[in-house]
Amino acid sequence: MDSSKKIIDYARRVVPLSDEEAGEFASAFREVKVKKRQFIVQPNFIVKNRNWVLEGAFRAYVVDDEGKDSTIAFAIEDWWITDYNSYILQKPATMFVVALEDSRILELSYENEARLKKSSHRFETFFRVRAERTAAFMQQRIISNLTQTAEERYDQFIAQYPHIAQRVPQYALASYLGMTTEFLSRIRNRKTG
Amino acid sequence: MDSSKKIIDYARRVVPLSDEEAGEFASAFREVKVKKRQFIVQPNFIVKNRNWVLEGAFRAYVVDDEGKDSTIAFAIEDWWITDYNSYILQKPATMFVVALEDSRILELSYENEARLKKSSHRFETFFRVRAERTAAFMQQRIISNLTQTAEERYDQFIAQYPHIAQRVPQYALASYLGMTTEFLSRIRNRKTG
DNA sequence: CGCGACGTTGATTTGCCTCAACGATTGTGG
DNA sequence: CCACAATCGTTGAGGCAAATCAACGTCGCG
Repeated sequence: MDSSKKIIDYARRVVPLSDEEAGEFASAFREVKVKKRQFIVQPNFIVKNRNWVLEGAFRAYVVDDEGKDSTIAFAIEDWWITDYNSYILQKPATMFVVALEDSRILELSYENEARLKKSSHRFETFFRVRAERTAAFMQQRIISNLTQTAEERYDQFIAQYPHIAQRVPQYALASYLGMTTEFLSRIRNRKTG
Repeated sequence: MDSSKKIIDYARRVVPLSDEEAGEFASAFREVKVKKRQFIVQPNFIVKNRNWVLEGAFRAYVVDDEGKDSTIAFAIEDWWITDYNSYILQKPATMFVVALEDSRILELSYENEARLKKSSHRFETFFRVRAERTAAFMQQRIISNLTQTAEERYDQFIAQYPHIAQRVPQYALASYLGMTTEFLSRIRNRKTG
């Protein structure tokens, strides 16, 4: 199957895998179609899957008591998305994850992931590397939030992820960057003006 | 040695280890004394160690072009500290890590960590779990930065880490929470007033 | 004892938010 | 396939949370 080939290629960019291992790895995933506006994670439920995007785009966000919406993560092709805290610690989710476009994902269930990790040192390494890179990425974001102004964060995002900026609605980008959509609109205006 | 026993106990709270494995694990670390105000990480150098605090307290921070100081992490007994990005990706550091008190740490070098990870599935698991928890922790902080006001972040910190709040200078806590020391002072006043 | 680091307090400023109103798209049901 | 509603981005006016600037008291340390 074509999607198996893709996730295997992806995994082999992290760890070497024999054909047998590659088969075991790929068969732990399940392909699922997700329509635009459909949710794959909702608050209060324990998240069962980690999801790898084959095609499409997603947004993870939280909504606080006052109804304020904050985007925690985006994902497009080749990225993972889930409520990380809920999935890893197997406790109730606080986030929504919604499809921004008609999408296809590969789901990896918590149980299957646990089985993979147990079954081979190589798979364990794969998930270790993933977690390390996730943590490194998040640390960068924390630093950026602490040290930069709204406009600087916007500029940096555009420079780093121009393809994502074009693909997600502006209110989602604004709330990812920790500002209102009105303010992001003004920033963009300053540039062209 | 006493410090070996401590890190072994710590590791065993994450993964089961035979006595032999425990010995191998502990011998990858090196005990070092660090005086107050001494740096264990400085910008532009590639970070060689991950550090586990036996005794004392540390602060990791960045300084931007305008000289603004932002605290990225604290560590006291039983915690790890380093410039995570620099260590994991083996690229030049952007942070300082300084001792807030006379301290003792166990250093784990990048090479020794790599050797441990390679030598046994169990050790690999240990570091995988560490990385996962680090990422989960950081995600919480990102959410907190996006959704809470300065005062709410302060209240939450006091509730979660009262012992740390008492032990670090106020300017360090303020810059960890993303506010000025003047503003933190005013917040504390509001409480007692 | 004197100096420098730290915390406090007051006055002023500002980056960003809130509220409101209005076009432009997009989506949807008849 | 059109009409109407809903969603999305923009613009303006006004407001607030938190920063900045400045001055001062205090404490720990050399």
